[in-house]
Amino acid sequence: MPAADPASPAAPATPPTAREAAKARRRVDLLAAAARLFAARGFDAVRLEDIGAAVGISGPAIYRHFAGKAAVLTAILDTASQDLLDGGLTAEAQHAPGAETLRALIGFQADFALAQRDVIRVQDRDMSALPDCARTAITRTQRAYIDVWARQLQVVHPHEDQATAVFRAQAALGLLNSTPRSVRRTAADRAARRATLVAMAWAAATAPGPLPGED
Amino acid sequence: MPAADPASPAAPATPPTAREAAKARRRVDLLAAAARLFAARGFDAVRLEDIGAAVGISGPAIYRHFAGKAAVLTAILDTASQDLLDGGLTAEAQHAPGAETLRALIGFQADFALAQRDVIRVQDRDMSALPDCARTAITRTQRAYIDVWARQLQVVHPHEDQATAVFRAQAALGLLNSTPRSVRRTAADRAARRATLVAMAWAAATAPGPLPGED
DNA sequence: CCCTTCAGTGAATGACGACTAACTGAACTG
DNA sequence: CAGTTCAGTTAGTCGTCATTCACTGAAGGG
Repeated sequence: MPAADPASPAAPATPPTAREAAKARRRVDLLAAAARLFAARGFDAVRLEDIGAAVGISGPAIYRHFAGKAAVLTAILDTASQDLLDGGLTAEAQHAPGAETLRALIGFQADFALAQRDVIRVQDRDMSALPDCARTAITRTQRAYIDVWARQLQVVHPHEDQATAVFRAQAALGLLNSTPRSVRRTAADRAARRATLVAMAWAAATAPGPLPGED
Repeated sequence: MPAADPASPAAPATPPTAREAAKARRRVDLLAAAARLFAARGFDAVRLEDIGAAVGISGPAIYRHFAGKAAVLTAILDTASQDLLDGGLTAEAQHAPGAETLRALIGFQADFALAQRDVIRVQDRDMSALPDCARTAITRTQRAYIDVWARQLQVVHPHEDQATAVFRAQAALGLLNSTPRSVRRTAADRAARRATLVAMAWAAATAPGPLPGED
């Protein structure tokens, strides 16, 4: 086996022993349960025991999978920020700069927000509970993702400066990320919601800058 | 004014003793300091002692002003949700239904979000730390505010149902409330940001529903 | 000036919850 | 099969707060 990469979810050559498979499954379950609980109650209000109970083990067993409570949060947000950045870079690579890529970004973020309500919630709620070093890294990744948006927004609004593009990006993401608060977990009409979200985000992202005589 | 309303910030007939004035000032300071700390670190991560220190008293002295830590949070969010609802109802009363009121709501929320970053942040982060009874009441008030938005959005989009209007309202508020994350506390260009925010929110709120053949 | 009220203080008290220790038994390995 | 590894378990330990107590001294009121 070449250079074992502990963070990489890529399947190693031979899916090894049953024990390892069980462990991987448990890890995934723990992260999902933790994300749900953190989203519902906030990081500090969730006990390790709660997370354990949610997957049928109890409390300190989590130390067999993570270095501590903070490490669970770190894993969740690390994955999320990386997935978002990857998606953003892919969108950028596969579409023409400007409107086309912007549309892809909006669709991607809408899908992510609808599929991963919990993670989105945790991401914009519990960043401050991360240990400093992890927070720095994750913030950097988030910033890189926002910069992808800002780049495309600057193509669409060539007269606006970069700070404004970043501001627009943040506002558009705020709109798209509002779903954790408004879409029921089991909503059957998710497709309709997605379409509305995309339409609104597109309108906001492409809205002309404020007209001088507007107010 | 008749019937002394303890929650009302209206000045009573005669601004009484110096001690009472000092107490009122301290209460305001405490709420502001608490809001700032809660916004920065989250309710659970802030110690009563931190809040006290921020206004120059220490720890348990806060019990002279509030029944406990939860009561501080309750006061902050009670005031905020009530102020928002009041502003919304006022906008509705002073403008023609539909586009005109919607524009007023957007302006009002933009101003609120820019002026009260901390409170906005606490509101969409720490609701779950409220005691149940307070949370119920505050949620109700927030819901009433959203309904004001939804009413106006239904005038603008007569073909959409109420659930969609509420969804749109939440998305627009998500956009406007993104400012705590993106506008520096001391930003000199706040006016420009406000204008961009209003333009984007207006575009999002009035964007036509998704076209069937769009995707 | 005497008595009451009350914001504040510093020292307990009590929970609660992350993390550690010692042990158990099943799954691997050779 | 003997020996090791390792997910899990239960019973501590240790810190960290919210909250309470007993006091203190200044302000208000007669």
